[in-house]
Amino acid sequence: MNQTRNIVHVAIPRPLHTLLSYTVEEGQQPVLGGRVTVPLGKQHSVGLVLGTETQADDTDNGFTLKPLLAVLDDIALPDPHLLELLQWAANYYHYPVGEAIFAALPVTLRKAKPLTSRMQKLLKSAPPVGACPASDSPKHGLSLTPEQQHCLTAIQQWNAKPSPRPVLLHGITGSGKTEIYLRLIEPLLATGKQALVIVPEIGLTPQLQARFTHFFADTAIVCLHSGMNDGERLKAWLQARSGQARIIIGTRSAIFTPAPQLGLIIIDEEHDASLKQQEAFRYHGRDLAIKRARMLDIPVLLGSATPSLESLYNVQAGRYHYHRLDQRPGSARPPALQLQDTRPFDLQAGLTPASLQAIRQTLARGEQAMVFLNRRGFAPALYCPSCGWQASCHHCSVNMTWHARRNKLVCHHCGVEHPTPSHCPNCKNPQLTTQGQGTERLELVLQTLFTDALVVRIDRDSTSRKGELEEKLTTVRTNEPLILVGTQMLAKGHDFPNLTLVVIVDIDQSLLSTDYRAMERLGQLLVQVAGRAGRAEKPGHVILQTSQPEHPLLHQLIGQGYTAFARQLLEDRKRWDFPPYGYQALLRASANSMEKALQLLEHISQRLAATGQDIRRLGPVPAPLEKRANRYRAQLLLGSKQRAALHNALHTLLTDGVKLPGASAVHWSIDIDPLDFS
DNA sequence: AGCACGCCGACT
DNA sequence: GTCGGCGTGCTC
Repeated sequence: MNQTRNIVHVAIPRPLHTLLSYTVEEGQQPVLGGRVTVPLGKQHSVGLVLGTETQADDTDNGFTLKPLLAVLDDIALPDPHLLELLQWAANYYHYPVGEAIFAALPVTLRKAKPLTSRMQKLLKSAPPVGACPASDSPKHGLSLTPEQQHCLTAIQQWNAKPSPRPVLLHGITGSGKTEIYLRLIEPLLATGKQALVIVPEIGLTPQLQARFTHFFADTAIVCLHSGMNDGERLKAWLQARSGQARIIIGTRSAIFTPAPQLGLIIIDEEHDASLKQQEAFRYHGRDLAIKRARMLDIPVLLGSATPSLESLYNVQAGRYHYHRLDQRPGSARPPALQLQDTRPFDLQAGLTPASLQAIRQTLARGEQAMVFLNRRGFAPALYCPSCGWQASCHHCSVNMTWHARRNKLVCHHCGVEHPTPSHCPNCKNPQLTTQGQGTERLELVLQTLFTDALVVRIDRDSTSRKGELEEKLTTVRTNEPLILVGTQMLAKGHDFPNLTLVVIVDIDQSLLSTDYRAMERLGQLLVQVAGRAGRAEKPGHVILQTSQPEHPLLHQLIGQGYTAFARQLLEDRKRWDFPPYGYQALLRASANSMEKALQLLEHISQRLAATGQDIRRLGPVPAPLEKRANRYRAQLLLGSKQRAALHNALHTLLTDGVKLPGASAVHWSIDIDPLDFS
């Protein structure tokens, strides 16, 4: 007589691309999406149940199944749709499924420990039924402009369709995209739904959170970002899972927050590269949001002042719906942009006489000026004028940056620091010289030139102390005339009403970059930085300094705006079958010698060629940053017109039993849809 | 990732 | 003779 047994398929947080199977013992009741403890070799491990099966007792699986050691949960931790998304993502990004899933759980839940009764309570607290009390009280938001109202209505009508396609909201800086977000969420809450809002940086979360808590005064809002401790994260996560939390705001990893009543996903600053994780599980928060929305059949909104080429292409192709916001509320006008040729002039801290004059006039009018330079430290190079020696990092193939205040040489890639040498280590010359501009030098020179003015520097170095950034921002918001010096940190989100001049310095290396995405990023950065100027009644003015004022793409950006600029870039991408017209995967390898790294990739390259898939292989070549933290880095770029061809070839590579020689000495990884080529 | 297995150099 | 180096391979 045939006996049957129950078995479960379990994802383990180890680099395995398959699930492992175990038998279910008498009395055990594992649930899909719940955790279990399993034997693994001679150890134990936590695992998550992804499948169940009943099979004949004498089924030959090719190995003897071991029994589950324990069942930890009686309820799925990720809700069923999230579980499906996680599995899809692990497969799409060719990342071990168990590692992907457990990375998405709060740290506390990654361990083989049952939930405490307190956690159970949070998890199983019934979500509020029907309308919340927050729903018929008058809202404290600004009233919408006619343009905003029109846009909102159009998006709502679109989203009311069955299976709506994603909406791209292209709204210039200061046009009030957040107002649209708030009002799209508002009607959802009355029906018991949840909304998920993804923002690129932690820096933006408190501001946005404040705006939301003010508007939705009586609604449970939770935040999820890297600045929180494990306990806070767990609590927010459980509240989202129970349905109690109605609005979830977070950075990219928040796309993996369970939300059983999810009704809308919003991706703010959808073009932002920080939405893509750049290590380990290299997923893109925006792309997963679109996938998640489609799985659930709910609307998804992408917002940006400078949409990614991918999203604009999807609009062209009819895959996304497109809306614009072109006006700033009130009388605020978009700033005037002006190119400033640096070549004919003697520069002071990288600034032209005209830029200095503009700063002087701005201060004289009682207004604020900002100088944007995307490089911290005093100078990016310290060298010996007599023998040509340069301070470079021993662990990375880059120059070290000299920091004046700390009087140290710092490597911006591996973080190593050295005391400033008193003389050239090569020829003993005591007169070492710096070259190039950093924000520290800029601050110093500006303070020397404008003795009466307040100079405020905002970058990673000047805001490392807790609360220091907020302090500085408060100073700027007093609106007294001052000069603001800063990096990327200033590019987005912040609103400075009395800031009327922005000077952008030292963009030339982006114009010369070999990275095909560099120009897109530069355009986005310029528009975003320019958007800081002239937000209230006072018109803004932006000076863009460059040694290539005749650069056609810069002219297009300034003369015809971001959309025309993006269209031109898309043309170029099309010619080369680059994304979004083709698909890419980047294989990276690192080892203690360049040869080993290149060799492994060469081997992989041949194996991929042997799959017979239509794939273009570029490399392997040493990475632009050849050596980093003592490891030599190489890369192999794969491209194809067919996403499936790439996917199949990589799948074959990972599942074939054939071994990669020397693989143990080489770290290697797959980056699907790569953004970063360094 | 851990962890065990296995095959070659310097120690009691 | 064995202790231990880390290259290689497996985990139901």
